[in-house]
Amino acid sequence: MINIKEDKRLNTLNHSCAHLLAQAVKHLFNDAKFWVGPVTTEGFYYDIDLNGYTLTEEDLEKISKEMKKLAKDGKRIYREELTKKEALEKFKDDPYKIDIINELPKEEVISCYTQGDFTDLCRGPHVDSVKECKNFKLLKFSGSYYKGDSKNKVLQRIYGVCFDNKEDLENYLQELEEAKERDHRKIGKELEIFMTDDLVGKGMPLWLPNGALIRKQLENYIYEKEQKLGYKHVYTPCVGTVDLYKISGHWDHYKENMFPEMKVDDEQFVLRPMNCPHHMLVYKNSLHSYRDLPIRIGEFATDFRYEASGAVKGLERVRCMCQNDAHLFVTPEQIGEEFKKVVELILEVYKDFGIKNYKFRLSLRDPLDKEKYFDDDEMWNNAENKLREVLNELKIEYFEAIGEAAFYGPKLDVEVKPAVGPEETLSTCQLDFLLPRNFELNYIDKDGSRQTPVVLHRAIFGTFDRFTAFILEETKGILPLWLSATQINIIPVNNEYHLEYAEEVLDILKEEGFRVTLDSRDEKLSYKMRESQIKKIPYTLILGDKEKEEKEISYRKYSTKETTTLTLKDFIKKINNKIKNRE
RNA sequence: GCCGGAAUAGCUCAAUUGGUAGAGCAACUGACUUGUAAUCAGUAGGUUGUGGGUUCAAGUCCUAUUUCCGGCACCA
Repeated sequence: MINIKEDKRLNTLNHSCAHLLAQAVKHLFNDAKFWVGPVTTEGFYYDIDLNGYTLTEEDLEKISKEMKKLAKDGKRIYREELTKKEALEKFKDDPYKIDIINELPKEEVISCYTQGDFTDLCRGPHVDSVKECKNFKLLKFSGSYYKGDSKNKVLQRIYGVCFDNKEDLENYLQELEEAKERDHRKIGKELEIFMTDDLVGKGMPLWLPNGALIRKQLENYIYEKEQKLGYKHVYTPCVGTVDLYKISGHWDHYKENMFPEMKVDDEQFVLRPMNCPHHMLVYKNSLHSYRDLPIRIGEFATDFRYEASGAVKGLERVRCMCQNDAHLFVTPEQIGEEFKKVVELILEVYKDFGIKNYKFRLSLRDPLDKEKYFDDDEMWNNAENKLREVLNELKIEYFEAIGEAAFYGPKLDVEVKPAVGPEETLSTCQLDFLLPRNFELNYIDKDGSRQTPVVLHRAIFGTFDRFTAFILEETKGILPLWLSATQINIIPVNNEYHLEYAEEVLDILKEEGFRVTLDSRDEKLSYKMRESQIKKIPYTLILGDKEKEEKEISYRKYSTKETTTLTLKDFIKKINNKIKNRE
């Protein structure tokens, strides 16, 4: 999908279209005040104060009509440059624009753009005439907080997108429709991967047999990789005492986002929202020498977070999730090497899954936010520089994000874009000097002194929930053979004559360890084939007279039309190979 | 949590201005016995998310609430 923000021409065009939108809104709502109207990767929006009025679908149509009219009229767009003083005078009746002007540096030349009866403060650039903005579409509208702060009032935000010609616009709208088809919530329902029920609760998905099989494959896959890398896997309880989280520091930072405490006898429990404290205690269970490090504690751990009701989404954002978690306990000298291994593992896994659209984000603290972040400049600078060093050494492209770090340390996050909605973090690797200190962890160094280890928190899949959601969207539900819930579906041509052979083949394939079903219903072959294709089963076997006599099988691969006939033995060999290569 | 919208059979969706809740698929029963995306006929399936209210009459109007959807805010 095209990135409108990064395309120079489309960026300018969409920005101009935002002005056209504002002009039309001004015509229809005389007391409208305008905040900002930036270009995004997906188009543009404008935040507007309509004096308490909330927009309706009909308003959007009216605005769109007015925009079309203005575009047709084709006024030229003029730039005018002002000093700060002049600008303040010009926009003296507009508190929002005054706010913006006051934020600008003193010497900056302030510009505004005029088209017909409408002038807006803007850095530009813009297209020459509103005529160029005629191929647009207003996509959606919603409330949004002024300056992005939930303490502030809610403004009306209108989203739209603009292209140079009708075809590009229509193609783009078509892509948006296709993205909806890819939505894991839709696929998850169609392929019976997960469900929810009000009686279980919001954000608490139930994994159905197909989903459970897929998840099991993911677990096996990553477990094997982690074992090879020397991880030690553990099982720890889904609850912890409040004291545990007071020691870790999570209680102070995230109490509001945990499920409320439960009192049992003299103990106070919470459902655990993360596993770090448990793993710290696993480390502390025995005495460690510097020779033992790194120690890597892994767990597929179920966590509970009281996510805001408006944030919950399918398998992507849930209140009960399973993390592909691990904590790596290292000496300060081992940070670079161990961090590098984690990044390499991430890259390897993404390659195996064919994931290409992702960005590395180096999440740093906001030095001004003394409340969220542990106050120790030296520790933070040290940790952040260490991560930069490793990333540069690995020649990894990344962008830095201030204020995105965890309270205990900076992190490297991998960001992906779901079919619908904003970007999400998939993998993460976090550097932590704080928790080992809080739990008084140590190891015996060469000289016999006790030293505090450094911890790397990492999750390659992130959570199995979110990763599954992402993979379903990436593959449109057409999972590779090794990951498919059902790998092979057998259809006998005629139950009366071929069922026995079909059952024979079924038993052999099951014995070989494949996930295979036999459709023995009294239905037409074409009817069963249709269903087999709808379920996106990778291989459908057709067994009739020909196959029975020759002890062969005929198969049709998903999404192809042709049939291939092989001996059963060769077929097994072939698909075993594909599974081995994760095709 | 905030601003909007939506909720009708297992699924996808209909139902004029308030006037007897329907269809396709799926399920079940029977017939058909089939070589690569839907064989035919029949049967059953609903307190229209839930609770109040208005009305002679509510799927439709009002109200509260739950869940879902689009954004915003949040995301250890």
